Amino acid sequence: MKHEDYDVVQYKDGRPIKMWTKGVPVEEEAKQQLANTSRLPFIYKHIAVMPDVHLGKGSTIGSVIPTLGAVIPAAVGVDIGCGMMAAKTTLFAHDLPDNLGPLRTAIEKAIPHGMSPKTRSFKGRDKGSWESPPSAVDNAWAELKDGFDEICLKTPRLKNTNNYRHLGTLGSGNHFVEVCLDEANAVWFMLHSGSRGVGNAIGSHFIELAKQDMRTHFINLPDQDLAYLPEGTQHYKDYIEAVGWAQKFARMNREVMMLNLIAAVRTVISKPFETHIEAVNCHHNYVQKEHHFGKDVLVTRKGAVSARAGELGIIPGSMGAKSFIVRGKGNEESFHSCSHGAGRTMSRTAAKKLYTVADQIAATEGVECRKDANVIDEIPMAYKDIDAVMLAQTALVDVVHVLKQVVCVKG
DNA sequence: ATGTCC
Repeated sequence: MKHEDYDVVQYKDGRPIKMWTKGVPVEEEAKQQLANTSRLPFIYKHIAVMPDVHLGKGSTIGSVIPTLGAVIPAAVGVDIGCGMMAAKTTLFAHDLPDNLGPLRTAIEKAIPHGMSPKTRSFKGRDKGSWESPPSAVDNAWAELKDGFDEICLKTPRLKNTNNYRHLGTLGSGNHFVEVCLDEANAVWFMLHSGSRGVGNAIGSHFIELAKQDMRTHFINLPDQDLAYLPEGTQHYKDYIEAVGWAQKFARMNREVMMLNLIAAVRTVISKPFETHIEAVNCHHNYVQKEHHFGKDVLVTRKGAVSARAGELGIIPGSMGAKSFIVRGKGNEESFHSCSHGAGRTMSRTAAKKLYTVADQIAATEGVECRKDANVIDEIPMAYKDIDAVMLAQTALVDVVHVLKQVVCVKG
């Protein structure tokens, strides 16, 4: 069936799959995952597929999964509440120094980044978490602490995770902090991170519980990672509480980093400036209760952003590509959603095999960022063409600003 | 993505 803005696929015994992927390649394995997910008995109406769709764990990244009466912890994943924050400043390109090196160094000093293993062998190079957290962290943790004590009553092992020490820290992988310029040369700050160690522990714990429950009740699934928790059970209740807390942690994590990022920039640029002229803080990996087609349902956005009418969102490109600040059109067929990025075309291992440091240097020309062997998996060529991805979702969002990074800090 | 005490 053909529509103006999306295609519909329906597999035997499955709910429809509505795909905003016109002009964008979709892997066969991703289609198989979508077929599996669409056959779950508690999918509400249909699955909405964003143009950045690609293979994920259990279900595809770049999809919107509305459910009635159950939740799939592995669909939300382990980086619960992962998302983006961006803030426009009163600075312009000409206010930035010619040499951006010191600016990058100041940001790297102000925001802990990279992994933070707790094992003895890594002692002394624990750069990913706070040694002595600044006041912004204490203030934010004061708002999170009571909720954390509550979820620890049910899941005591969360007490042993990095939680307070990880608030306001970046992490690793595709998490980043950037200084960008928009189409009018205004300076923006932008960052990408989630709920760090504690969110990971919550995700892993409930993914395992769901798998156990499936075995206990002899429920067979095409993929273990589609294991679900039925509404009405204690595990479902506990998960909804814990995942909600992790999402709050992730949002505040980004806010704390933004504050420390601004303070770091002020140490390098003496000219006074204001921030949050426009500001967005959005999850792209989360689950929440929403109202759609007249019903209260759970909506899991696995690599997708909420795009209610007028709502602002962020669609980042890859390391050397443009990013977009978008405004939602409130498209109900997509459960008011849009893509969360360009989407990978190859795995991280494949990218590292195919490309060299020289390729990475060429692809990130003009950006003050790391260009070593450890970031080759983030090379722009390992991602889909962001312009094609944007074109495929014109019915979902309008572009408000186009951003290009000049400084990028990676974990 | 995290952390190597599941």
